[in-house]
This record gives sequence, C-alpha cells and structure tokens, in this order.
Amino acid sequence: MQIKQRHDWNLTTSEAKIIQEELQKEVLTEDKFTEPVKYVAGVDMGFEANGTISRAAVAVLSFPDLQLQEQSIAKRATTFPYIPGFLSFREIPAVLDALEKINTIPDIILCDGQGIAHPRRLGIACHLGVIIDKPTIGVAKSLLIGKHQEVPQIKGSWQPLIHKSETIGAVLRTRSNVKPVYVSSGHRISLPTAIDYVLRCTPKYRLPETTRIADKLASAR
DNA sequence: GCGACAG
DNA sequence: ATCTTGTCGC
Repeated sequence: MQIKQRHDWNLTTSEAKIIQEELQKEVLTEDKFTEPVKYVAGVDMGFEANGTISRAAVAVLSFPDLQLQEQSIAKRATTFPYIPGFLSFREIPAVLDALEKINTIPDIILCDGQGIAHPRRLGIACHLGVIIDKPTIGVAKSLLIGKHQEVPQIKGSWQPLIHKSETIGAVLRTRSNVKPVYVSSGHRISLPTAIDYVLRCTPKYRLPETTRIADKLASAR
C-alpha cells in the first residue's frame, strides 16, 4: 500500500510532543469505515542487536475466518529510544516499511499498544491510523494511564478506562480468568465497535489472532 | 518534589 | 522489547 510521508522522524521529544498535539486534531473516534470488513491486520515489533535494529511484522488475515492472507517483515536501524508516551516514534517507521510491501489492504489494523488511552490522546494506534488514514484499534497488554473498576472474570466483560473524568478506552476480558487487555480507539472507529472487533479477532487466546500471528512472523526471523 | 510509566 | 526452564493449573 502507498503511504504519504506526514512528518520527519528524527526528532527530539519536545518536537515529537508538538507533532502529537497536531496529529491528535485529526483523530476520529467515530465509526468511519465501510463494512463488511474482509481483512484485518496485526502488527508486531521485535528488536535485534541490543535494540539497535527494529523488526516489524505485519499479518493480514481474512475476516471473520481469521486465516493468514498475506505477511511482510521489515528491518531498519532503531533511531528513537523507548520513552513512555512516545512509543510510536520508535516503532512506526519500521511498521510503515512493512505496510508498504503489502498488497492486501486491510480494513482495520489492530495495534500493539494504546490508541486514545494516552496522555495526549495519541497512542501508537492513533498515530499510525492518522498517517495512513485507516481504521486502527489500540490493544495494549498493560496500562499506560487511567483507572478502572475490577473486570468480571468472564470473557467479554469489560469496564471503562477513565482518565481526567473521560472514558478513554475499555479494560476487556478476552479470555475468562486471564489478565484483561486495554482497548481504545485508534482512528476512524468508536470504542463499542473496537471492542466488538477485538472480541471477534480473539476466538481462543488472550491476544487477537492478528497480533499473535504477526508475533510468530517477527520471531521466526 | 514523588511516583507511574504502552513496547 | 529482551535475557530464559521448568512448572502450576484449567
């Protein structure tokens, strides 16, 4: 797929912060995509040589049957350190490289990390979504910001994630008696719809099949 | 100032 | 993220 260069990636954290505030204005938290959804994609990152090399893997699955349709892997030198709140500046460059190699355009992309559940409401899922102007969902394995009530142990139950008296996402139980995941809107999708798709992409394990398959690709280097 | 802190 | 084996529980 073709990707437009939206901004420079060689930045200081203060410059990155300004870009986040600019891009945040473009984030859409409403459903703005066409159905039926035929393809969903997952992205996963890996690092080599003490983190100096970034490795991104993209897995495109058919929906709703979740069968691997296409895959791609991209490597490049890591240029940005891991700083909470600025994860996207470290991972997106390699992800874009991997996405450019794909021919099957996914209808929705599930990202490994937060969407709107971010200090400035621009987690990696939002950042990627705005850059490629595609629907994205943030599915994180741990909390960045926000508070929530205990989530019932039954699969499918969830609790709103609150930050500054604002609902920024959902703490969702994708598997009974297993640690929940943090779901939030990335771009062009609402929270209810995001929760629905995450559950439909999680038939058996805690994480969506999309990210699980992308993870295997990234590991089987 | 202190504690928290996606991957 | 990454370094790493076996082990407890459904």
